[in-house]
Amino acid sequence: MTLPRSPAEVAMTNDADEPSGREISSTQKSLDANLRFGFLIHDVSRLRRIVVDRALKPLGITRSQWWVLAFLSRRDGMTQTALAADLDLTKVAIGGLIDRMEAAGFVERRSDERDARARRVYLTRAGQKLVATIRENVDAVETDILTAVSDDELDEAAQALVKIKDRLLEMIGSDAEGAGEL
Amino acid sequence: MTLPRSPAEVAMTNDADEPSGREISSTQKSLDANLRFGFLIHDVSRLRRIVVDRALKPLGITRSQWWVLAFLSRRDGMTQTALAADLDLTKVAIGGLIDRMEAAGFVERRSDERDARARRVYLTRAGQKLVATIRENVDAVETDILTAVSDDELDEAAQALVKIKDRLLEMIGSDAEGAGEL
DNA sequence: CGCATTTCGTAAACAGGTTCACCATTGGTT
DNA sequence: AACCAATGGTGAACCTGTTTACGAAATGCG
Repeated sequence: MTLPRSPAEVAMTNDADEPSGREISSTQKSLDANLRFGFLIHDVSRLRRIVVDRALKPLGITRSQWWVLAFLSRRDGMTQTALAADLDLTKVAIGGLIDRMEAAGFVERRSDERDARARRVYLTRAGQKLVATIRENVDAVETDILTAVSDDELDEAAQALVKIKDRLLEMIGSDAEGAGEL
Repeated sequence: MTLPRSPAEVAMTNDADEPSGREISSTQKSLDANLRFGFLIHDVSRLRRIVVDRALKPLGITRSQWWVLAFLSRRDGMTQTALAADLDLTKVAIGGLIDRMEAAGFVERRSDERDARARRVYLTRAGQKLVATIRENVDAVETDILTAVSDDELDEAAQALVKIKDRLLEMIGSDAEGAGEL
């Protein structure tokens, strides 16, 4: 199984095993560690997605749809716009998602009586049942993944990640000023 | 800017419906912490993507295309199948990606002379120039992100992440045995 | 040699995202 | 009351990925 490498890392190790003639030499700085960390996060996130997806697949639902279900299970009857805000997706993306979930019978749209523009989304009986089932599966998988590290390790890593996350938010916020959109 | 919460976390606060007598408790380890860590990684990865994408956008290229460029800069003339394997994508996905990159003039396909099935992908002059430019930008951003943490913190976090990654690979490998597919 | 199998690439249909443009309703201001 | 900007949702066009199915060339083996 060939693991993916980060493009940055690849791009800086210019060790052509085929004499292609055209070399693109890079700045061989020592930001090796930085880059390694970047793609490590990328890998872990990606592998986590794969594992969770596989747990969800036999249940006939996708990860995105599971998120919607999870939010609805907490607060049934959200508007699509509210869902979009909470899930950090566009209204259009939510629209399509709800279309498919409604077709699959997990969810249903009902018009708001006080605001004719809004269409609220409710879990169907089938949707409610699904939430309970999925929750068990996902919890088991999430927990299984972390058997690899001790609580202390986890704590420390989490602290570092929070700092990085805050830095990222800083970077994003700095020039997206009232844009509202990420 | 409403940050997304993990569906697991959301779903777990079952403050709405049924008095389900069923407890999810999976291990001694705090479930809460597990889930928090899961979505923390998800968030960091997602925010990183956003930041990198934004750095790439003015250069007229997408993240996926940048990966292809990076791999080609290391080994020009790869076959599409080889690219697919290295990038962990399907051949079909690569095909479409190359279609668009070829149309944009960053890359060109040439038939292999010894194997009439294979079509090798080469960087054009424009593609080579782009690689150099992008590399600088991406390096700067990657480095900037990590100003948030010390080298020690980074090291420790990386160690934990590697353990988690290995566990994930273990989980994935265990039942994908002969499948070849991730 | 000749046939079966593998390998390389593509096509079609789908899920999931994006942006941009648009319509209908709501609601504040005048 | 009338108007107009803000809000909720959709449609169209695009990018990126998937699975499934297939054609064409290479290869292996009897």
